[in-house]
Amino acid sequence: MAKDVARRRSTLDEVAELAGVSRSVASRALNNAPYVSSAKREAVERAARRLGYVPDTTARALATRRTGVAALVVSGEDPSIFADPFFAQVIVGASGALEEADLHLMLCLAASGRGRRRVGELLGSGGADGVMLMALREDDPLIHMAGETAMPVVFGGRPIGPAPRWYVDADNVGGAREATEYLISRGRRRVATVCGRLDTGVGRARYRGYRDAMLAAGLAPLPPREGDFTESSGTAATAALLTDHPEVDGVFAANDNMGAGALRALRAAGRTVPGDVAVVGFDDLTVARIADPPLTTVQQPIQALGRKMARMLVALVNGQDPTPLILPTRLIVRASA
Amino acid sequence: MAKDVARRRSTLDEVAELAGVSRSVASRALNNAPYVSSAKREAVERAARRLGYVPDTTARALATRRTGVAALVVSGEDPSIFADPFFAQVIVGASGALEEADLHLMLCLAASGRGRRRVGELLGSGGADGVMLMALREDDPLIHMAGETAMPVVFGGRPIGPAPRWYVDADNVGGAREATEYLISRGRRRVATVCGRLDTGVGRARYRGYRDAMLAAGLAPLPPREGDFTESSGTAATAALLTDHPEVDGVFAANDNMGAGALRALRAAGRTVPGDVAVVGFDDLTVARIADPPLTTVQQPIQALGRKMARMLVALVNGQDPTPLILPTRLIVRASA
DNA sequence: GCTTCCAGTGGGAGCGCTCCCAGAATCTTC
DNA sequence: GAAGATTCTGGGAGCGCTCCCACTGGAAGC
Repeated sequence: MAKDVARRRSTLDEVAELAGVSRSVASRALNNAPYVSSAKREAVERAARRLGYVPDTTARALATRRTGVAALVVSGEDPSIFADPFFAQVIVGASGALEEADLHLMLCLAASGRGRRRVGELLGSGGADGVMLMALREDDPLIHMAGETAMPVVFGGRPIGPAPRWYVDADNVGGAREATEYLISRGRRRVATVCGRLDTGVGRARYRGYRDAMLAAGLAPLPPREGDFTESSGTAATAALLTDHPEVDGVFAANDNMGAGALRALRAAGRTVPGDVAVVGFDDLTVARIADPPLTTVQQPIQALGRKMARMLVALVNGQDPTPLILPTRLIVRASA
Repeated sequence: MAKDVARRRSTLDEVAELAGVSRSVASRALNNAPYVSSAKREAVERAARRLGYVPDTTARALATRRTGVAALVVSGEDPSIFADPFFAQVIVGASGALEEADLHLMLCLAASGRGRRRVGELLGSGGADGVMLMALREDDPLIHMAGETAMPVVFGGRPIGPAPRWYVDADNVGGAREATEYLISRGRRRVATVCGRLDTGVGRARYRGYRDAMLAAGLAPLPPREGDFTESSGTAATAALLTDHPEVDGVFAANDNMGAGALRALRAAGRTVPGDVAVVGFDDLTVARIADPPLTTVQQPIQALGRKMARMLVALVNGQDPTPLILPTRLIVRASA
């Protein structure tokens, strides 16, 4: 048998009976509500302790119409995008903020059609009090579903198209611009970008930042080389770049993984970094520090992103109307540029 | 206001009324239960579709005493241990398996006292159908709490002390032994280990594997240098090791992060890898591939670990009594040894 | 003394679902 | 064609909690 002693959990009624009060009084006592004499309050607390009483989450949720759960949905074609350490940081931030509000975190990796259907059900079934949505692709069906639901939804990163009502995003355009400007300020003139998928909000924003900076400096942007934010795609894109544009002397990679990939491709092609080609990444994840040479990169406050999303969601759940947030980025100069 | 149109969700009663049947029939129809005429079944389905009916998770949970939620608890002193990409892989695996069983994943990062208290409440409150627990430290209070609860608990990795009834673990002893044997087989004689914390099950198991292999080869194990599974701790431990035992010609690091740290320390000390010192890591995470030189390492099937844990928990929730599992590891030879 | 007030109390009606069960309708089977 | 088996049906009692509300009794105010 699975359980040896299926010790039945005690109920509020039992606590009330043991304390010699009504269920109402017991409920009030345990919820620190007013209108309970201190004698009875104490009796209830004692009884609850003796019985090891823990209120039933589900019953409470049904009565209050509050589940105490916030969902974080990470949507993508492929569950492996979740392996990006970026998400772990988001989760650490969100988890901390939710803990403060006494909410639990439900994590939905919506890769398959089935996963997405389940998120749809979640949205309709009241299984959570609200949702933080990180959907990358512009054609992600969840973006539309989020618009339909009555449940509060906070976006992590703006999708392409009209900005959602509530979101937290990093200043991707500004960060990418700063990275590119930095390359230019170091005398680089043939600066290329290994950008992220251009059907994602981030990918497009970071490409725009690159483009803006190039144009502002009177330089011709090179056509974007698209990767999918993985290291190997960065290697491939950079290798292709070097074939078509051997004169390149600077690369802005739209994230650190691809930056690390670029370093690999450059090394394979016999280029020195930063001698021949300077490289800047984006994110400031561990990989940037341990890359060889360490990667100059644009730091975005990832934990803060998660934290702010969670706080925004909490505000929404409490009936407030918070304003969207764009978090600043910051250039971290290391050896690669 | 947070919600413009708080479109009230429709209930089963409304569906039943629209379909012209009783609530019981509607319930049976929507749950594909028998004893519903096909005419009424169809009417109910039509009505549900028209109303956009989605069953209320909470109410169902209260009635069935099943929440449809499985919790993954990651316990540690410090939320940043969660940043280890190891956990992301576990989650990907677990999430997939839970999806098959139509369960949702609740993620609890229990670092603070408050976090642990909340896990305790979860365990007692019926907020989940079961728990997957990854607790590293031997004195972790959650290990004890897990023994108290009536809720099914599957351990990820065996804690120190008596093995829990249900767990999934990697063959840490065997993997560490193989790694060490490999170093010895390559002619290394002064092999040291940068081990993980010895108050953790993994740390101790991997140290034991190292020790067993050394003794079996008639070599004297060096005293363990303890790290905390982070790269910087690997660097520090290795640096100290080189001071006390400059003659070292092989290092088995208890995970890849510390292996990468060891590489850094060795480079800083002017040793070549694998020329002067050969290094082997454990886990086979990305960092092992991108390290310089790429790290020879013991691969453990991390996604499978998560998947098996989830499947085991599902079995428990369904009243079965699965048997504990130890997953095999495999040496991946790269340039560092 | 009489109202007025209010802290304190417990009864009871939900929240939206499942599931048991009694009874009606239909189908067997000799 | 009666007796029994079988399929359907809907009423109603929960699941364990919150919260509204009607009520008590003692203090306060005149």
